[in-house]
Amino acid sequence: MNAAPQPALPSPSRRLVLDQAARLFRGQGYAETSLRDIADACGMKTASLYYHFASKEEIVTAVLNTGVATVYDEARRNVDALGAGAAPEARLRTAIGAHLRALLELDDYTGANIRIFGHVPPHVRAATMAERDRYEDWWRDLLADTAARGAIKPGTDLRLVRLMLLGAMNWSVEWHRLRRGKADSVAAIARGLGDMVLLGILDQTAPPPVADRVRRAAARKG
Amino acid sequence: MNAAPQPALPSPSRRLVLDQAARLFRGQGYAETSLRDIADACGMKTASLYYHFASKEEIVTAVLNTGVATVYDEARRNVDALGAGAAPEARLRTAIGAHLRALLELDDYTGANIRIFGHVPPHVRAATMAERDRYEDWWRDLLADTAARGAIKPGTDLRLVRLMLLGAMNWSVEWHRLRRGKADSVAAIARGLGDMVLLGILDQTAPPPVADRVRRAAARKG
DNA sequence: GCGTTCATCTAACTAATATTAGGTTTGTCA
DNA sequence: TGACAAACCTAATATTAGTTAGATGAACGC
Repeated sequence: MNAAPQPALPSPSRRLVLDQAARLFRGQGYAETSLRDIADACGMKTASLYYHFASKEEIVTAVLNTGVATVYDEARRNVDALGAGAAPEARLRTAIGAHLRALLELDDYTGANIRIFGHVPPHVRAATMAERDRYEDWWRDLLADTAARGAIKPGTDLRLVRLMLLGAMNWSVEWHRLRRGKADSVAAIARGLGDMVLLGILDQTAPPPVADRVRRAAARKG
Repeated sequence: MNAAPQPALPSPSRRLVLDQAARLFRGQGYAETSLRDIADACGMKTASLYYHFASKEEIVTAVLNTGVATVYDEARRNVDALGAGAAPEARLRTAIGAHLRALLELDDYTGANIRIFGHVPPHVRAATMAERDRYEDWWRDLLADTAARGAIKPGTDLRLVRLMLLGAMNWSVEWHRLRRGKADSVAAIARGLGDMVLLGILDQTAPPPVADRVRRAAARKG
């Protein structure tokens, strides 16, 4: 039986396999990516993968863990670099930028995680859930801290904000194609999303247009 | 060879198969759901499915098409019912509510579509793309109309707003479990998301907290 | 020079899957 | 009563996937 050693220090080949697996998982999904696909991308034969990994599940587990580690690290590092006294709005915008950067720019691991997490065998999902939860806890704390500083409207459901904000970002994996030239830069996306979530899109300074004023006047009368 | 007729009018069995397929696709994904799973859920044998459908791809195609038809219909009907002169904010909130309702409450077809669309064979995806694009065009028009009425802040990237808003909603399939009692009602989610996107979460009336004022003062000096 | 370990290979195996061929039951209608 | 079709069945097939066994060759210390 192949011993399949599990070196904590990644050999070049192991790293190559994970890189290619992450790229393929992100692009085509988990079940749709065969070990043959991964091996081909690495220039080797399917069976050779088993020298570095004990199973496909071990590969995907490593990819998923690296994926969340990447975002978590990117987000925490960038926000922490702002210093403790930074404005709440700046902290949130920085966190948004970091999450999107990890997801769309840095590598394929985070994108793969977001894309296939819900399509992976249950025990694999369970094994990688803890780290994912810790990252979400970090967001929970970030928002709670922002609220504690009085920067968020009272009565706001912070859990819903977190879920929706992360959802809006995570879904970008589905439509963002960096292949198309420089379509939209990640920084621009982050700014736009920040504007939307933090400030809202409605123009509350402008008077309601004519049609509405007419309608409201009618409503008052009848 | 089995002729596998394709009745436009769905027989009860055909309907049952699609219902169960939608439920399973939504819950476990496309590749992770075998024809055996579907047949078992319907109380029949795998081969019997071929009396109603020519292939697994035909089943998933039907599920995907029904899914987008469901949201599209729900969204358009509810918004149209508001009348042409309705306030832009009400139209957007209604659209958000309808999308979420189709996705999380009405049936499993829309949820299945959102969940597996990116994991389905390319030609199946291509075959169901047109209807999906039409629905997204409807949102594009809705937002453009809102902006044309002057209700949206000038300079807002409407494409980004559409992608992020739909993303936030679509991602809810990943976390919303209606199994857990009445965890959060869809109406509450819709209201919370509407508040966030339309009005923003930042409290722009309140003065910045002490820490920030101190920091800004320091920044002015040094 | 020689044995050992690393990294990969060829070849085979097993289980599962979508699909097909053809039979059986059941109800309807002439 | 008997033809017929609808709706399902049993049984078999082809393909593919993940996985395993064992061989090959290069690199390297002794």
